[in-house]
This record gives sequence, C-alpha cells and structure tokens, in this order.
Amino acid sequence: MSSTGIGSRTSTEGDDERPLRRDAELNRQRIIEAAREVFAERGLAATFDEVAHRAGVGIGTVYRRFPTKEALLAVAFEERLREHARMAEEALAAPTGWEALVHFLRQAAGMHAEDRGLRDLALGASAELGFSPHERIRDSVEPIMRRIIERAHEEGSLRADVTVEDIPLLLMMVSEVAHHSHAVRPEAYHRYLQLLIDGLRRSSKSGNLGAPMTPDDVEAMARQWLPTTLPRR
Amino acid sequence: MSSTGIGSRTSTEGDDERPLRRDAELNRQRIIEAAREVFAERGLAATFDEVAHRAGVGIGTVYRRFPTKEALLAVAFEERLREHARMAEEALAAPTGWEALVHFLRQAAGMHAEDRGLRDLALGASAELGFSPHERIRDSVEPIMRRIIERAHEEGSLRADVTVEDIPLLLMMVSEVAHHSHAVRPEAYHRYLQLLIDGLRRSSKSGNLGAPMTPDDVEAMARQWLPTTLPRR
DNA sequence: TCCGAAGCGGAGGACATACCTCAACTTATG
DNA sequence: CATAAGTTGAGGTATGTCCTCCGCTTCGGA
Repeated sequence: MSSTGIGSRTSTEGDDERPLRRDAELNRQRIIEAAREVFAERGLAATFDEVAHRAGVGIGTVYRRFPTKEALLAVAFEERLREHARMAEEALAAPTGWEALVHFLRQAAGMHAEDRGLRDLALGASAELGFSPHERIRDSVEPIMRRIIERAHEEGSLRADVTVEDIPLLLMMVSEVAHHSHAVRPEAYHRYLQLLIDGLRRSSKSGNLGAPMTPDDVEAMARQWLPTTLPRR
Repeated sequence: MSSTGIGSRTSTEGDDERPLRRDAELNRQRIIEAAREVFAERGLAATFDEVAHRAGVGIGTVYRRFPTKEALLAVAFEERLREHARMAEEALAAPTGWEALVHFLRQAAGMHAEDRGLRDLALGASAELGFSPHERIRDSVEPIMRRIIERAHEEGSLRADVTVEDIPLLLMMVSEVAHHSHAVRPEAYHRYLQLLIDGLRRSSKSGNLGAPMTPDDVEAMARQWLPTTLPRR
C-alpha cells in the first residue's frame, strides 16, 4: 500500500530523457506498484493487461512506459532482489553453518511463497534479462550458498552427499507447494520444508542419494520448470 | 510397442453395440496405444489432436470412437490404474510398516515419473470421472496408505507428526521434480525422494511440522495443482 | 488564457491454441 | 457391387495474449 520509495527514474541510464509530465510520472508509479502486486500473485507469467487493469490505466500506457516486460520487471523487482541478496548475507552471519543453512532456506522459501515473481526470478529465468546494476540474482546468491554449504559440511552437521546444486531444487519443490496451497493453507509449505531440512541433517541412518546434480542439470531444469519471461519469438 | 492385451471393447457395458468393422477396430487400438504414449509424456493436458496425430488417424476418427476425453482416459488407463492399486497392496505385504511406506513411495514415485498422466489421475482430478468398474483411484489406494502409515506409527519408525494426508503432497513434490528433470536427468527425483524419506524417519532431532493437512486441504491443493481433465464449460 | 506537445485509452488486428463438427470421400463386407 | 460403416481434415467457434495506432485529453510554458 505504501507507495514510498519507488524511485522516479532520474539519472541511472544513458539518460537524455526529459522528466515526465506530472500526471505521467504518477501513472508510472501506479504501474510499478500494480506490477509488484500482480507479479507477486501470479508470477512472471502475468500479462501486461493484468498490470494495466490493476493500475487503472490503459494497456497503451503501460507499453508506452515499459516497452518490454524486462524493463518493467527490472524496475519492479530491483528492491526485492536486493533484499533477497541481503537476506542471504544475513544468513551467512549465523553462528553455525547449519543454522545459516536453515535460516537461508526458511527465509528464501518465505520470500518465494509471498512473491511468486521473486521466486521465478531468483530460481529461474533471471539469466535472460540483464539486471540493471546487479548481475542476475543467482550470481550474487550462489557464492553465498556455496559458503554456507561448505561451513555446514565442515561442521559435519549437513549430510555429506548434499551439494549447493540441491538448494535451488529444494526451493522449487517447496515453493511449488506454497503456490498451490496459497489459497487454502498458506503456511503449508513450512511442513514440507521442515521434512526436507530434517532429511538434510546428518544422521546415522540416511539413504543413498545417488549422483549429485550438476550446475547444468539445475540450469536446464530451472529453464523447463519456471516460466520464461520473454514471449517466444 | 507391444500392442497386445488392449482389449477390444466387447461386452462390459450396457452394450447393444455391434462389433466394429475390422479396420475400425484396428484404428481404435492404434488410438488407445497412442493415447497411452501421449498422456504418459504430456499428462492429462494432452490434446485429441496430439493423440490423433500420433495414432496416424484423423481427429474426427478419435472423436467418433471416444466422444469425450474421459471415455478415452478410462480405456487408456484402465490397466495402469489397476497396476497402481496392485502395487499399493504389494507394499502392504512388506515385513515392517516402514519398509511398506518406503516401498510404496518409491514405487508410486517411479510410476508417476514414467507416466505423467497416471500421476495426474492418481493424485488429482480422477475424482471427476467415474472410472469404469473401479471407483476413482484415490478411494482404492487411500485406505491402504492409511494402514501403512498406522503400522509405521505403531512401530515407531515413522515420525509421529506425519499423517496420510502428507503422502499425496510428497508425491506431488517429487513428481514435479521428475517431470521437469525428465529430459536431463530422469532419475534426479530419487535424490529428493530420499531426502524426504530420511526426513520422515523418526529421529531424536527433528523439527516441528506444524498443523497437519486436512483431507479437504489436500483435495483443494490437488485440484489447483493438477490439470483438470475436463475442458471448462 | 491558450495551444502544441506529451500523454492516454482501448478497440481491434495478428497470432496462437484448443475444441469439435460435418460434408465429401473411401472401404469393408454380405 | 451396393451400401452401411468408417475416415478425413479444413474450418467454425471460443479463448487468450501481444502489441499498435489514432482520435481524444491534459499539462504546463509562453
């Protein structure tokens, strides 16, 4: 609801654009706000028509301001993506690797449950759109995950056969539950995340996990699993 | 590939139909075979056009033989559904409840990974189509799952806070992985199923699962998660 | 106050996908 | 070989998304 801090797009670009007319700037903010809501609810697959309708403007206006979906996403998600990265670093500060891991998983799952668009970006197709100042999110979060996993392995708290590549997959499974249970039992995903967390804990009797995923495997799965922002063409 | 045992639809119905012409019966078998393949690959969302094309017949022929999707599904999946139920009973025969549970989960996950249509039917919308002799699949498998869970709880091998309602959810998560990894790493889902299984095992340190799912919750999630066979109307 | 540039809206064209029908044609079989 | 049974696939209906374009409205500087 609070429409503060949306950031009128002054400077930050090649920038030879004159400032928008007052009414136009207002509409722009409305569009951004609407985009956040719509993408949060329906994921990146949401359409421009939905955003326009929610913002109470014509479709043409949305297109005029954001000629491509990427342009809109970049602005709408800038802040959320930063939060996501910040959260990961926070997790790293936990006293033990295990706590860091659990904290990260729970936070990420929570964020992805609340904002389906963020999930799509964080786990998926973000590769395809060059995000403004920051690189694509996976590049910023992945090294952190890697360090967390390493620490947990050193402690011996995390079962040895788990790798960083598993993390995105776990989050996809959980966010899938979150998404489909949202209307009925929005917290349902906690349950299955906890089950997975308990499965990750080192224990005397745990089964064989088989060959680990490679980064390419994960990439391919994400591409197939999550919506591809860009319309085919 | 073997096209044996498809069962020409003699008797078994109100039945006043005369036998099909030889060429028609052949086409019918082709269609059923094609339907099995297509539904296995693409799930219940597959279209009549796909089936027709795969069978090498015109769309009109498919419609003539199977006026509704349900009619086609009923025939195409009769055997697979029976297998599914048989498998569940087999699991029940395991020496311990825990082994029964693990066996059931692995078998079900495997079947759902191989046949996406079966998954859709087993976990989802089967409610909507009244399946020929057998009731909808969930009704036949659910009591078995329930007994397995009970036994495992009595033994104390399964953590106490897990319920039957969790089983379909676990299978959905896993089959989602199976589906999206199919082209790259078809066995990937084993890994995540194992993680879940290890999370299900009773252990000194396992986290709090929160409120269990109710049958209605599961119903609602399944409805939202899995394709609704029937076109809207 | 006024007017030109900036902005707006949303009908509608282009395209894709799915469902399902039907009239013209082909084929098995008594 | 006559005829009922069967086949075909183009095309009508419906739905949904993308995106453009042009007539109209509004802002804001002169």
